[in-house]
Amino acid sequence: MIKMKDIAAAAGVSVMTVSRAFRSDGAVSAERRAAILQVAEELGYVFDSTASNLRSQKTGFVAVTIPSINNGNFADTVRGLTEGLRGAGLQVLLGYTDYDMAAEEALIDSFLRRRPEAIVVTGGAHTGRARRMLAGAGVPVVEMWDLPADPIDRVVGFSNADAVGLMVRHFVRVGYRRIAFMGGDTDRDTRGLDRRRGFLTAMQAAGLEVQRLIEAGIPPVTMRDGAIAMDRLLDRWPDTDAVICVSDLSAFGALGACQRRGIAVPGQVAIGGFGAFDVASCAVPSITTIDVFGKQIGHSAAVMICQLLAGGQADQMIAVTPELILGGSSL
Amino acid sequence: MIKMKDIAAAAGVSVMTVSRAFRSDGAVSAERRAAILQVAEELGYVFDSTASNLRSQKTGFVAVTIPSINNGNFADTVRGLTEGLRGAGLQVLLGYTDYDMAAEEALIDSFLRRRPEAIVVTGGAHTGRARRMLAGAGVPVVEMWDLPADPIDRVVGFSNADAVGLMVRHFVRVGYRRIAFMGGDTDRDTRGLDRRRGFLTAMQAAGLEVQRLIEAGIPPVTMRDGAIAMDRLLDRWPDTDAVICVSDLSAFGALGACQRRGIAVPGQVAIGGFGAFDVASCAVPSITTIDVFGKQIGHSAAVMICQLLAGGQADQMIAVTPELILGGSSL
DNA sequence: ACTTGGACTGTTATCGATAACATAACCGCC
DNA sequence: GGCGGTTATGTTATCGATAACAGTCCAAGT
Repeated sequence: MIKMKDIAAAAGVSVMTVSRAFRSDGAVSAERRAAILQVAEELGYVFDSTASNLRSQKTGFVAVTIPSINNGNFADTVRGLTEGLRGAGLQVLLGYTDYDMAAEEALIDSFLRRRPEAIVVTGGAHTGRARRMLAGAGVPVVEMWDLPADPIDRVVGFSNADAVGLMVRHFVRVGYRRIAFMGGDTDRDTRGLDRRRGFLTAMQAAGLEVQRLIEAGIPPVTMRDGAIAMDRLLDRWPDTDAVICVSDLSAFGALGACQRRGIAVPGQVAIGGFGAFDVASCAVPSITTIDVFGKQIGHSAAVMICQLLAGGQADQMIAVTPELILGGSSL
Repeated sequence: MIKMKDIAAAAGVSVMTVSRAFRSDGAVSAERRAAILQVAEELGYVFDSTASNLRSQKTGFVAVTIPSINNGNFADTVRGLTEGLRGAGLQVLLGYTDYDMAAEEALIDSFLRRRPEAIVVTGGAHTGRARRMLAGAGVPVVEMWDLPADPIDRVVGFSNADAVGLMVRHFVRVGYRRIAFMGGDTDRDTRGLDRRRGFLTAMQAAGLEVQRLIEAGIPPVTMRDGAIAMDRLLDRWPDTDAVICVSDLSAFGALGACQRRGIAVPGQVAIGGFGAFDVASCAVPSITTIDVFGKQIGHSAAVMICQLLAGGQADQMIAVTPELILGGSSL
C-alpha cells in the first residue's frame, strides 16, 4: 500500500509537506500542493486515517445508536444528524440495538473503543454499565427521543407521555369515551411504556375508565402485531369506540384488522397512531397521528455536538414539541 | 485517559502482558489475567482500538453502503450481514447513499480511508472513480442486490429483470393483458430501470403491447409517489387491467389511489409490487409481490467475506432466487 | 542596513497498541 | 543429566500519520 512516504519521495518533498498538502489548512504553496496531489492521484494513494486518528487523537466520527434501521422516524433523525455534522467534517457511525438494552450496552462498548468524538443514544433507559461507560467516556453524550429525569449529559427529545396526552385530549373533546391503548406493555419498549403512561394520566385527568389496555408484543411492534392486537381488542371489548396505538405501524395493522372485519373506521372505531410515518398519510383512510419531528431531533443533536466540540456552550436540554396531525381515521 | 501502560504499572506487569490479557488468544496465566482485567475495570480503562488498528493493520469492520436506511429490504440485508460477520469479530460500518452515485463515491472514499477489511456496496452501477477505488482497495469487494455484467470482485444478488418477469408471466397466465409498469424511469434508479427492462422483455415475449409505462419519480420512490403515479396512469389509460410497481411502497400508494377513486382491486385493476415489505402483507387487500430474500443476501455476503478474510476460497457470484408471493391485489 | 514577521518547508518525537523476537522457567522423556 | 518442547513473560521496534518545534527565505517597515 502506498503511503505518504512514497509520495514524498516521488514528489521530492518531506512527508510533512505531503501531510500538509492533504489538509485544507496546510500552508503549502499552491503549485507544490497541486504537484503533490497529482503524484498521489497517479500512485493511487488512499489516505490512512488509522494513523491520523492515533496521532491527532481525533477520529472524525460520532457514534449513534438507534433501536432499528427500518423505521422512518429514526431514519429521519439519522438524516438530521448526518447533515448537521457534515459541515464540521464529522461522519456518523451508526449502530442498531434491536430495542435491547443489553445489545445497546455491547454496542456502546464497541463504539467507545473506536474513540468517537461524541456519542448519541436513543432514549434515557440504559443498563448501569452502559450509563457508567457513557458518563466516563470523556466526550459529549446526547440522549434523544426522550426527556429522561436523570440525564447522563445532554438531551434532545420530547415527552412521549405528554405527546399521547395531546391525542387523548383531542379524542375526548370530539366525543370518544371508550378509548383503548395498544402497546407499551413490555419493559423492553421504554418509549411505549411512556406513551401508555401518558394515556393513563390523560384518561384519568378526563375522568374516564382506563381498563382497555391491549398488548402488542415486544418491539419492534410491527403492522402484523397491530392487526393481531386489534383482533384481540375487538373480541374482548367490542364496544370500544377509539384506540390509540403505540405507533403508526401498529395503527395501520389495526386499521387492516377492522377493514377485514367490516368495522367502519372511524364510524365505529376511531384509530390513532404515533410517529407520522408515510403509511399514516397514505393509508385509506389516513391515520390520525403525532408528528415528533425526528429530523429536527437529529439536527438539534448535531448542532449541540458541534458547539461542544468547538469548545462552546450548549443547552443541557432541547425539547421538541410534538404536534397532532388529524387524519381520516378519527373525528 | 487511562492506557495500558497505567494498567501495567498498577498490576506490576509489562504492557505486553496487559495487551495479551485483553485478547482471548493471549497466553497469560489465568490468575494474572483476572488480576489485570480487575485493575482495568477499577481504573475504568477503555481499550483504544485506534492504536491497535494502526499497529495490527486490522480495523475489525466491514464497510457497507446501502441506498436508504428507511427500507425494510435493505434493513434485512444489513441484519444478515451484521449477524453473519459477528462471529468473525467484525462490525458493520453502515452508510447510506440516498440512491445517488456521487454520494456513493464520496462515501466509499471516506470509508476506504478508515481501512475496512472488506467493503459491500449495493448494486452494480457506480461512478468510474468509485469503481477504481473499489478495485484498488486491496480488500474483498461485494456488490449485492444485482448481478452486474462486469462485476468489480464478488457478487451476491439476483436479476431484477428476471424477477419482474416472474410476475409478468403470472399476470399473463391468469388473464391480464393491458398491463402497466410504474417506476424505473430515471437513471438514478438503476434497479428500477432493470425491473422495467424485465417488464418490457417479458411483455414482448408474451406478445403484448408495452406502451403503459408511468413515471414514479426519483428514488426513494415513496408511497405518495405511487399514489400520484397511479392517478396519472388511470387518467391516461383508464382501461388498464393490471399495474406492476417498482416497489411495494409505490404499490401501496397505488392501491390507496384506487380505493379513493372507488376502483375495485383486483376486480377492475390488479396491482403487483416488489420486495415483500410488511405493508404488502398487511394491506387490505394484501399485495402480490416478489420476495428477494434480503436477509439471505446479507448473510451470503457475510459468509463470503469471512471465507476470503480467512484466506480461503469463495464463489465469484452467489445468485439468490426471487419468489412470487400471491396476494389479494391480483388473481 | 537591520529588524520584524509572515509564508513556506523540514526535523524530530510521538500517539498507544502489537508483531517479532528474546528469555526464563518448568515439564517430561530418553 | 541433558535436551527439546511448552508456557508465560519481557524487550524492542514499528504501524503511518501529525504535533511541536526549528529553521529558511523574502518582503516590508524603520
